Amino acid sequence: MPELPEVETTVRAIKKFQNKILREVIIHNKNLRWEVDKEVQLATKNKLIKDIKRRAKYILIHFEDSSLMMHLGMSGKLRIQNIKNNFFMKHDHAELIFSNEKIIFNDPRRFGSIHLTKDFQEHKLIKYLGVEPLSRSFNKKYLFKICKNSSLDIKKLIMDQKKIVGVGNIYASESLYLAKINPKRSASKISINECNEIVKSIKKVLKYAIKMGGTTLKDFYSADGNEGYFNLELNVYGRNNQVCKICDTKIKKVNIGQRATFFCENCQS
DNA sequence: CTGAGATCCTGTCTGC
DNA sequence: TGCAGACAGGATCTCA
Repeated sequence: MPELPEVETTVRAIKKFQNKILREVIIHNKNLRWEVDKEVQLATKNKLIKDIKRRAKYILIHFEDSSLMMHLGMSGKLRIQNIKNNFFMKHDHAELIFSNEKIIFNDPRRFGSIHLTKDFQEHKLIKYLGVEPLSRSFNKKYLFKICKNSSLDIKKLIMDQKKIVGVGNIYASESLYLAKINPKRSASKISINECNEIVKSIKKVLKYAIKMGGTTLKDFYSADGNEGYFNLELNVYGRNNQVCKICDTKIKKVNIGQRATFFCENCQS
């Protein structure tokens, strides 16, 4: 579910717990994508949170000597709730308890995960991740280099977390629409100038989505329940058979790697 | 090494 | 209404 902007929005919403003491973590259901690390409950008891950050689609809560890693998978989300409020939802799998509030990890499909690691940078799920799309390392030169050496089509390439992180199925379609590149194009045949357009588009789409606080899609709401978090309008994703906002051609839906892909045949070549 | 396809799981929507 | 089947924002694993 959540792509980079939704994870970033979530991280910003829980940032206020930085420099606070995490009283304890309660695990209601350890059977997530992977079984929740056994050390989680003991190792996080009464620990000071030094920092809260995002890396790719992972939420990182750093303590002095370890880090709690959370991934939201397809349907995961966090919500903040007052400690006195005993409201419990189906699929609430974990709770991070603070003095007045708690952060609740809810995930119907359980594709998300929770880990505890001494050294997050060496964690096998973090270590081999690609560049952050909003960093300077993600530029036309870098994209052109990985395109040249790939036999993937461009949409699959920009969703490959080992190459570029954070771009998921929605923003891949949205970015390529903005860049006017057909998602089925072979990455090896993308020019340096087209790489430049793709890089600029990905950055623009992600930044705008963060600014708007995530997508309009129904499963996502921000951790702090802010009403302003539902405003992003998508240009192609989910708009098959509706007209292109630029040229009035009907938006097409195709499958690329078993994932729904939306594009305008006329604008994107 | 690369890449295609199956797979984990629950909820919701569509069409008969 | 009921029910089967398709589909959903991710990403790892297996196998060719």
